[in-house]
Amino acid sequence: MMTTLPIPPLSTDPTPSRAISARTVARLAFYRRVLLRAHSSGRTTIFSHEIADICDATSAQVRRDLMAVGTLGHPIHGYEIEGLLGQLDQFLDAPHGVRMALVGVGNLGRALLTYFARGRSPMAIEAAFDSDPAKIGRAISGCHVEPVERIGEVLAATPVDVAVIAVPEEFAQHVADQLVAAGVRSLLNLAPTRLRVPDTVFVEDVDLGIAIERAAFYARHGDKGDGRA
Amino acid sequence: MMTTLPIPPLSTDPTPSRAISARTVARLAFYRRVLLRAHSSGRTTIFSHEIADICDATSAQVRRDLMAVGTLGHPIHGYEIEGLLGQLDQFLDAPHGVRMALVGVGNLGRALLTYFARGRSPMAIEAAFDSDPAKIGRAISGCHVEPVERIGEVLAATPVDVAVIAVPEEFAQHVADQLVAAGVRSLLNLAPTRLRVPDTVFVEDVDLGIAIERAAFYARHGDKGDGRA
DNA sequence: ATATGTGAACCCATTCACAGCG
DNA sequence: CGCTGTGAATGGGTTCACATAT
Repeated sequence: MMTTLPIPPLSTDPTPSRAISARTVARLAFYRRVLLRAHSSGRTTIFSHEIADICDATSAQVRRDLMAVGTLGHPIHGYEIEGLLGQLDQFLDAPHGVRMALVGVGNLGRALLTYFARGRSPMAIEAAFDSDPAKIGRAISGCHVEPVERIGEVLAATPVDVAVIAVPEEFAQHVADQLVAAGVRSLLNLAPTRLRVPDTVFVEDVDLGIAIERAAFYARHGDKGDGRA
Repeated sequence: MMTTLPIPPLSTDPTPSRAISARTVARLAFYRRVLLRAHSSGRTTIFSHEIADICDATSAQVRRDLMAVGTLGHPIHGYEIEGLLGQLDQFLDAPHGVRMALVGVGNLGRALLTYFARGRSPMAIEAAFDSDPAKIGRAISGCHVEPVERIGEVLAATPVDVAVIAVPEEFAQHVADQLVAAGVRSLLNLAPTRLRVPDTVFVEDVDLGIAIERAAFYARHGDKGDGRA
């Protein structure tokens, strides 16, 4: 009787065999930041409990998350920072880096253009769109602003991995439709509404209004059950 | 023999007896938006499955969440919108509305000032702070900008429920310390770092960089296991 | 001795499914 | 009958605890 595993999966499997939870991906991205900082301050190794302290997580959580990327910790020295950074880059990023588009160059959009100012990271905003004639044609934080009508055209020439929707609520769905038609497979939606998209497209919602309402609620009701706050 | 409940808790208990999860609070805040829209379009009642469709949740989820606010659904007509809005306001908001402070009037800060432009909602930014002399003294979106050094002074005069931290990473912890010292009990942190605060203070982190990294990850890895995306 | 990697236990959020009611 | 309200079951994420390695 065959009780052994049918086909032992290769450890170098390019596609992670199990689905990784959104929470784990978020924490891994944060660990990477912590490691980058430690690295640039001259450290070469780090322990899981050190990462945990900075991120306020537990060491078990950190080790569990790192299992997803294929781990290489050493019981004495902890993790070798440079190697782990390499693993995380490979796990989190597309091979060519992350190419982004931005729709809506209001205050929120400009904040993102500044944050991803071209040059430094492997993530860059390749195209920006707005409907305001006063903005179209200008370069903001080094990024040329195109009219929203040209989304399809521009993204056909320079495809992107992710598009950010930073337009007022009433235009968000229309913009999403155009982006999906242009072949974008992942959206970051900053408008305070939920988008209707085909289920082949990933949507990440960030809703600042709700974040504040939540903060206001817990200002009065204290703890939410966990140790935090 | 006394088998009845010792003291039947009043249904008008101002403090919800059980801790409400952060996810539930976020969804309730979103339901409120949906109800406001339905109300202003003339509807008077709504079914849980209608709310669910708009929010893409399930009807069971909606009903479960609504249990937290003390519910008043009717098996035939569904929920009476005006009444439910009243319940949600009472549950989510402080009696005096939500008073906010903003530290950091960059692009992100200005986006929030615009969003909460004074007048409309029961949530308003009462005070804004920045360290840039070019901004101090000016009024932006109707809000006067004070120097960050005056946080303690200003918040002593006009206390707030929530403070938003929208400053560069390297200043976030210092600003948080000042806000905590000024008596703020709840923070919305938009800086890409985790804050060290006493555990009597609630912190809500919104990290746009990580949100994009997550979107980029699922652009390549498709589904994350649930039906969505 | 101390830290990693991981099965197992635990806990909490969501979903199921059904009683109750108009 | 269809919808609400809710105990019970399910599922997934976190924590525990220990085998293992140095």
